[in-house]
Amino acid sequence: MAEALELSTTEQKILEAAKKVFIQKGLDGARLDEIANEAGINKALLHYYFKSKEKLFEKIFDEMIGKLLPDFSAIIESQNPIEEKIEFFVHKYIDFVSENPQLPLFMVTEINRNPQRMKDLLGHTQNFIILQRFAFQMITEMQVGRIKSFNPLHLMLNIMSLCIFPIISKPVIQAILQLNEADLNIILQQRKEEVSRFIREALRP
Amino acid sequence: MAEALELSTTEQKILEAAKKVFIQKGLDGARLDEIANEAGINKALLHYYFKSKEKLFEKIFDEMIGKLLPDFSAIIESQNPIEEKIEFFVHKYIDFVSENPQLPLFMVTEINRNPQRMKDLLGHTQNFIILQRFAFQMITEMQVGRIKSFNPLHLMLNIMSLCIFPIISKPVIQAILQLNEADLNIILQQRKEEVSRFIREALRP
DNA sequence: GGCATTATTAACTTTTTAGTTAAACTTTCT
DNA sequence: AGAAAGTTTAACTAAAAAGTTAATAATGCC
Repeated sequence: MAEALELSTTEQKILEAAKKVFIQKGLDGARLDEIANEAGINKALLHYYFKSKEKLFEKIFDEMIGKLLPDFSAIIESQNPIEEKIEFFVHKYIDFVSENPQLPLFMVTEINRNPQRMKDLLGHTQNFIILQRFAFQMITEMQVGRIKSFNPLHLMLNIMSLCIFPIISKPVIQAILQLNEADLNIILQQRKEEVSRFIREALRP
Repeated sequence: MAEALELSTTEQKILEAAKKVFIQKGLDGARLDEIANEAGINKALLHYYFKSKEKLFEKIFDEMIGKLLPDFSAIIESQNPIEEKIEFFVHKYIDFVSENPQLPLFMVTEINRNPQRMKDLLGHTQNFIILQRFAFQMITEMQVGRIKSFNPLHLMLNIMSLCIFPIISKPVIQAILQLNEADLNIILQQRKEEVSRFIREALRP
């Protein structure tokens, strides 16, 4: 019996549909009928493959949490000077959240609504260790005076904030500035350079 | 007939309860029974005062949207140098979101789920104009060389991001860093100074 | 006091949505 | 071919939540 070795097409279709609907509407707002429609199958199949709405959601959530922080090991491990690393990180990160614009808000909302879920899941991901190493590198470079000294925790919060928050609040910005989708996307692309420069200037010794 | 001139106690109790539950659980997650319980009244009274869940929600939402940006006119209008204004703004803003920690995520989530709602509501608030004036001041100070030149839109997005995002992602940070509520709050208070300094250094000519 | 208006409730109906079942269809194995 | 296991569906039930109603209690008015 080779069960579970290979995902059936139906199972994948369900997961994709569920991902789409859950991310768009959240756990509470999502409807199983909508997921079934989206996947082009009967609702009963959802229960056949995944016992319940909750279980299906957890599957999606667990899979997503690994993607919250993409794999930046290559950047971190490289021997480039820290300013370049940060610049590269910012570019890559803004690209990443631009390609997955709904991911941050989804994760933040659902973790907020059920913090325990995330606590239970910690350790399943190595991303924290990578961030820790990054922080350690920062301290080293601060000590040799290549960049100005900041609390590394806050510095990393700053970098993350600058990259993620405008994506999360896109609809708010859009409404306030009365911009169309295309114009706003241009602004968000500009940010790669603006944010890089902002951080660079702040860190310049 | 003096109707609607003075809010009845019951109406206020309902609004307060609804605010609490809606902010905590969102439109989809909130239950009318829970709101009624919280307000200490019968569920039918909700319909007596506000026709439907949707209508009640809109009332709350409309009231909240004005609070998204508190009134900073005093700071903006003062004659202090721009660095001091920004520093004061950051302190006040972090205080504000710390006191209303659930507000930003609530607004962002619901605006994201129904962008039209916010677009319909624009103009009801004067906050945008204040921000515009702030941006204009920045440009002036950049021209006379008191602060380094940045795109003012991005600069304001940066300031907002640094103040708001860590509050929004509090549960995520808490889970990752394995901190208790008290310790995390200390870190968020530290941010007032860290963020001020970060921006100050970035802007220093 | 008693009548009219407003406020409040318990119990009910309706609607929505998650979850189940039994039967039909497919695939696979011998 | 045909039995067994796996897959899929239409139609159903159960549960939860929104919304309604008709009767009761409180309030203000003459």
